[in-house]
Amino acid sequence: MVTTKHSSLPPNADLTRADSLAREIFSDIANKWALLIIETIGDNTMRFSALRQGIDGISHKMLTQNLRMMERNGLVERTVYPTVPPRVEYRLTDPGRALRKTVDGMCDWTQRYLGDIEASRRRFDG
Amino acid sequence: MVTTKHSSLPPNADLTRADSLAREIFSDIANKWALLIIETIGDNTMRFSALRQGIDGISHKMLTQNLRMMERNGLVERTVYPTVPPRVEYRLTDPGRALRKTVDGMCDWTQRYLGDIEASRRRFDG
DNA sequence: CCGAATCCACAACGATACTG
DNA sequence: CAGTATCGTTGTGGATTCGG
Repeated sequence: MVTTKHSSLPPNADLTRADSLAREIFSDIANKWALLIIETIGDNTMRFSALRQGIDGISHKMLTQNLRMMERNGLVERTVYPTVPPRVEYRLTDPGRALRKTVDGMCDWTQRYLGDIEASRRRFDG
Repeated sequence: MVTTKHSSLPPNADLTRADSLAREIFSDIANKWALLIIETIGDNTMRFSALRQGIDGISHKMLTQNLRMMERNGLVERTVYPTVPPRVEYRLTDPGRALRKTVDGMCDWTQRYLGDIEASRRRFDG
């Protein structure tokens, strides 16, 4: 799905395949850790440990897991410097930077509507 | 967090509170079901059953749960018509429509980079 | 320092049944 | 039709450990 327009019938095999792929990708990135990682890397080149420091509450496991996923999807580029101890740096790829723009929009939205949301919550909870 | 710029030290109690609230909201909406619901409602006014039909793979429970959360945060407006059987309609609020714009961006992004991502995956998996 | 694997606690989720 | 509650299962995610 993900596409805004409704699929025209009858279903075409190729379209449904592209659709399910789109859904898969969408499910991959529509999770808070992935989006926070994108925001945190931003224009920087960051080490694993720096990312872990920069993203409050993320566990070692979640960070590696999401970074792998994002590398697989071509959102981040992973550079290993074979020193000892090893040094691994992450930066956004071109698609990653493009996605970042929309994530920035979500962050702006959060800031913009913070007050409204807080008020709405109070109304709802009361 | 969520804010792009780094917090300046020393930490201010109000800022950290706003920050943790932002994180909470961000965590609420940065999930695939919420985003898919927003996309599916779009400019329409939709009944619960229509939403369920329109969002492939969502369960009754997940749909209600997310709709409640979104109503609480003021993203959707819920209208109950006390007929029998009951009729409940959902539509996006103003903040909801604003958020929708950025979600649209994510969907566009997915379509735009579908091929690149597929290629990246093949490279990674091989 | 970074990553993978193991263990397991607990939350998320689907299915089902019941209410207005 | 829409919503809530309960239950059983799955699976997510944290803690820990080991390896390069």
